[in-house]
Amino acid sequence: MSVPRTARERARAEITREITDAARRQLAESGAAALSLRAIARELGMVSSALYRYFPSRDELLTTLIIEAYEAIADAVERAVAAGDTPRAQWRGLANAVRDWAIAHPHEYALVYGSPVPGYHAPQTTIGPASRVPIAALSVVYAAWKSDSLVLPDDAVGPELAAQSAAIAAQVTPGLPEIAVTRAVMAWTQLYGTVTFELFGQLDNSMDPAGPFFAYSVEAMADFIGLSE
Amino acid sequence: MSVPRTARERARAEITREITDAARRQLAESGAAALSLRAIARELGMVSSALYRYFPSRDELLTTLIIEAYEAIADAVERAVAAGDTPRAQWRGLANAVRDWAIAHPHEYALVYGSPVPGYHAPQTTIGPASRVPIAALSVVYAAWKSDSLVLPDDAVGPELAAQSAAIAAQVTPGLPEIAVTRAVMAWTQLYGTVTFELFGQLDNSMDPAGPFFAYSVEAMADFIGLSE
DNA sequence: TGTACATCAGTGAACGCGCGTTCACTGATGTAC
DNA sequence: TGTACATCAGTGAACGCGCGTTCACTGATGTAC
Repeated sequence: MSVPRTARERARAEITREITDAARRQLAESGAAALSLRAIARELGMVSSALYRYFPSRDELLTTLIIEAYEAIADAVERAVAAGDTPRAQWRGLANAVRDWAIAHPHEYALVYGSPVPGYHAPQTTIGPASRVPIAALSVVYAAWKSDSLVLPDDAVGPELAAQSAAIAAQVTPGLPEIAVTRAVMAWTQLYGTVTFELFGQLDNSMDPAGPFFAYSVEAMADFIGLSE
Repeated sequence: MSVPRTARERARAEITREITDAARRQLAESGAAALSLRAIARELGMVSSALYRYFPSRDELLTTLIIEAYEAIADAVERAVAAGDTPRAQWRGLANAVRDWAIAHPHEYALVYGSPVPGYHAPQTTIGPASRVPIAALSVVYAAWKSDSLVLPDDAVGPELAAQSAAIAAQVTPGLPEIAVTRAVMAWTQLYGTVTFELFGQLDNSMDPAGPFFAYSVEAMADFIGLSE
């Protein structure tokens, strides 16, 4: 979308925004499966068919919301990483940014990281935005490795996993040892699991509130991937 | 539900089962949000209102499905744990049982561990069945500790987390050190994260296929919680 | 063992609701000369 | 600067669909005497 020149283009951009904003509000109230074009139109005082001037279908609107959610969480994460002065501080910042964003936007988080929305299949366009957070995690480890502060574990990965990890490294963090790549992905997986468990109530009768457990997990995973203080 | 005595009671039990079976099939095809009483009735050749003789509402049926899913995965897990002859083998068995069950029953897995179903709030009855898997994980660590083979890490947890962990231990694994409890929950969280990432396609363009990454994670977490070979 | 009554499973119609999407239309905004 | 035409936003009615739940009912199964 280029810079709007005419009044029509400006209005179009503004109303498109109003639609996605309303959709996000509905998401926050009822979840993705219940997201309805008619309800959005109602909230905006339009007739439901008018939305088809802006989105060709409900699925396209969902795709937009998914991409915007990925971008929003990635923005928060990248900002937090940029603010850390050591790799370990950056990892800590990343982890807290994910958790804080998830708690602030639970339904948007569920939209991108929860169960797939029934009947919806994510198009290729979501891949790029989706990978920004794991890439940020890898970059933190990469920075530690580049500055020779990464403590490499003394175990190794098998041949298939090594090949997969090398392929990831080649694209994102050239030269980073495979074991470090694998463990960085594990840390991201662990982070995701912890945040999701907390959000979906799976820790409710054990690690409740989840703050201390989360903080310990973050530090333990920092050790696990070899980030020194 | 007691043992059926009359033909009516036998028929009732059988049809109740047919309903939940049909519901599970629909779950497998369309996911929880799309689960519909009318579609189930159609599949069974009944009229939709007849289902109300068996379940007072859609929510009650959902609750039954959720509980049965928790029980099924816990059965598989406990069987796998029982088959392991060392704690580490038990942990491995537990992890593979969770993954295998999830891959075989993706929508049931999503029903209990994915995003909450919109408009549905899980009743207390689900808590017991839900905790069987994490309890199994704790029991594996407990067995290692009891047999003096658990390698305790040399770090410690803060006071709040220690209190939460002690409360869990008191109920499930009396005497087990807090750090071991915390790490066992972390391992369960990591396991959940890995399985869910694989299932929901989040590893599709990196650790794909996810088998080797999963296997490495399981061993790494075994080390992390201190299970010797 | 046989009859009279109570219990319960399943029917069929209906209520009231919401949904995504299409289509012919009106009227305002933008463009070319 | 003014006019003629093209573009586009938004309307309102409609299509066809599916949903959960209620209710008065029929007819079969079970129980008590």
